[in-house]
Amino acid sequence: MHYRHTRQRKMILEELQRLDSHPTVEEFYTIIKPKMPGMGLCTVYRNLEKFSELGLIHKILGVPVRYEGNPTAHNHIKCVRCGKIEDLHLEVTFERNQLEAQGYQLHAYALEINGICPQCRSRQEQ
Amino acid sequence: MHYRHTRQRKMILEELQRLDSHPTVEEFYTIIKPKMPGMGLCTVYRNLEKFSELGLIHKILGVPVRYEGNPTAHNHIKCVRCGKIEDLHLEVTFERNQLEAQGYQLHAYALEINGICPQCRSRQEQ
DNA sequence: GTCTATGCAAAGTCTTTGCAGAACA
DNA sequence: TGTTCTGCAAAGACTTTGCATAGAC
Repeated sequence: MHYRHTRQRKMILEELQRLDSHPTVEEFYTIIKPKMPGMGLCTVYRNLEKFSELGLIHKILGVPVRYEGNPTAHNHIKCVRCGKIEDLHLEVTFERNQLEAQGYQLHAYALEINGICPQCRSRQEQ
Repeated sequence: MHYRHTRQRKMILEELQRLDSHPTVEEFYTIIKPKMPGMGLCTVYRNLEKFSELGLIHKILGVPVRYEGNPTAHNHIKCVRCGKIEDLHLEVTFERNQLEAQGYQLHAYALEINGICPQCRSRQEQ
């Protein structure tokens, strides 16, 4: 089981990391398809999944799933109206030790806040 | 658009709130089906979705989606091996004011920690 | 009596898989 | 050269929808 650097993988990873948005697989596919005609949607699915397993990108659960290029920016605010997700650069604190004492081995954590974004709020007021 | 109290709704809400697990819709359906034969899976889907919109229960995104009866217990730890989710009773702090100053209207928030649960860790060591 | 909810089946959306050929190491 | 990867199409998993009937208010 050896990892191979293909043209497709290079492009998918670079292009996702260039974005600062949180596209769905389909959205991302329409962005990169023109840059590599002939690439299949399933290749994008397969590789985004693989990259997230390798910790190179971050998978955001939901229907549909979204991905982001920055695997360390785990905190998000999601608008319940339009579904848009934005990164948050916040200090989040919780009792790590308590969990480790219970026998858990901690990996990543993510704070997801739901709310209504400024754009949807102003739209609402009209 | 008037909310109606049906036998099915009563049962679905009561039974979910009785559980302290985080079942998928299918898992939950197999639990409550025997208690109300004839009830359709789509009724369960429809009502769990509705209850979560009403804020009576909590929807946990993923594939498949999971629900929990306690809408206030938003912090979870999820085992990346077995997929099991457990509630966390933690104090989580972050800069609320900063977001509100940006124009966001905040609703619920959830901290999700990934890790490996004690059971999977001991299985791993064998 | 009116309008919403249910149950069934069918359709829909999103995602994964099998396989033959292509391409990396 | 030997694997792994790709692209296609088909299948699969999960969820939603249309419609006739049942049931709540």
